[in-house]
Amino acid sequence: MKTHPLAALDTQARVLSCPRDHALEVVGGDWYRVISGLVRRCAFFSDGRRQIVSFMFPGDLFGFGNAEDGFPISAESVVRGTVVARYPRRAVDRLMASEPAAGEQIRALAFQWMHQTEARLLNVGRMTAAERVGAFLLELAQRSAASGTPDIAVQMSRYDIADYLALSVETVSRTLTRLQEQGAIALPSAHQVRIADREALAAQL
Amino acid sequence: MKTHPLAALDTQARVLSCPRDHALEVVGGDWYRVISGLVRRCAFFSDGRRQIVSFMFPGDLFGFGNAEDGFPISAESVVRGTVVARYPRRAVDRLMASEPAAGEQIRALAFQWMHQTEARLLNVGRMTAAERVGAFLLELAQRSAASGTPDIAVQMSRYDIADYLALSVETVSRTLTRLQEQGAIALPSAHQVRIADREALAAQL
DNA sequence: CGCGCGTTTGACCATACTCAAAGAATGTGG
DNA sequence: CCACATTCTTTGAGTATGGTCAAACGCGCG
Repeated sequence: MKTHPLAALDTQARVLSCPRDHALEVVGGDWYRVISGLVRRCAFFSDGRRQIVSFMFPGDLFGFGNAEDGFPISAESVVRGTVVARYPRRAVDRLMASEPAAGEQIRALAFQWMHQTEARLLNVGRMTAAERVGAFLLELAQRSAASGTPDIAVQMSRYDIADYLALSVETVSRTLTRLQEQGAIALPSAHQVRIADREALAAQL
Repeated sequence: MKTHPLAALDTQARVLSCPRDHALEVVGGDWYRVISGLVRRCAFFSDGRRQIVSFMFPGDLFGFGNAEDGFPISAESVVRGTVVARYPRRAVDRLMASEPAAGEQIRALAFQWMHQTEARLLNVGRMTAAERVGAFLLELAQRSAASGTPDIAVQMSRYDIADYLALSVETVSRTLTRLQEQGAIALPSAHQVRIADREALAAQL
């Protein structure tokens, strides 16, 4: 397992273990790292509309200067057994001051992260429902890669997917069904997807 | 005028002066600062769909690690007389190494920037046309603040606005007209907006 | 001054949303 | 361990918001 930029601080990290659908208290400035499970970062409108800004998978780092201005983005565990390590701001600051390489790594991460977020603007803004779902599945496949099975474990609910892609639950469900009918994917169960025809899925962008 | 984080490097900056609708060559790693005019950063689909990721106003810094992976985001001048300073990567790296304060400032900028981008996900994903246009005008008002007039100079075209908000040009135009009819704004000319009823505009989120 | 592009408006259409309900799965308590 | 309840998922029917196509208008630029 590759070491992460904050590995040196693991002894100072506080580990949080969460049940399902549990809001993490995100302290501004502190850094977080998903150890296992799945975390969603989301924003809410007063009227209930929700937008999931990102899913954080094991190994992912987040907490880059949270939400002073603008409106808050909360972090919530998606599945039970989600474990998150919290790195105190001071320790991170000290590390970055003393270890330029770590600062560099984190900076690189932030840039990569930024780019991903900007790419999501395209998804949400300019893609059709089928394209969004397709791109989402490919993203899932890539991030949850490795494990020998060609089946992707879709841990989050249809509601989560909908709020991630800025669609309605019904549209997500219908779109998955249609992709299956077209032979692009197979759905052994509601929470497992097998990509049958990668080309068909990628027939976008 | 407040000094910016890269002020110390101004002597090493290369200044680019651009006509209207001119693509800047963005060198990965280098940093850019808008001196005057207006810059749009955008991504294109192969079929012509365009998404403007951000508008950069005078004083704004951009270029945080551009687009190695994923697809490219280009930067283009919007109005003639746009002037941009380019700071070579090496110089910035050296500055950040020698001046921790500068690094800190840039980091803070990046975080702020990130948050703005994430907020845009909401706009584009979960808001109605009227809400998007309203939020856009308020954003414009805030960024182009100061100048005594209550009239906002809308420098970009309706097409740019449309691709920024992920709407069609027609919808942008119609929405502006309707906001005017409702008395929320006044449109002295196509490129000037006066916010008549801030509350009405902000009646969202 | 005139041409071209940007803007506005209208009519029609399509995609995705809403409302509704049935069926499946997951978790709970007896 | 099973029965029940709740939540999640799927499907259908109708609707609405915003997109597309088309055309007129007006401003700005050459």
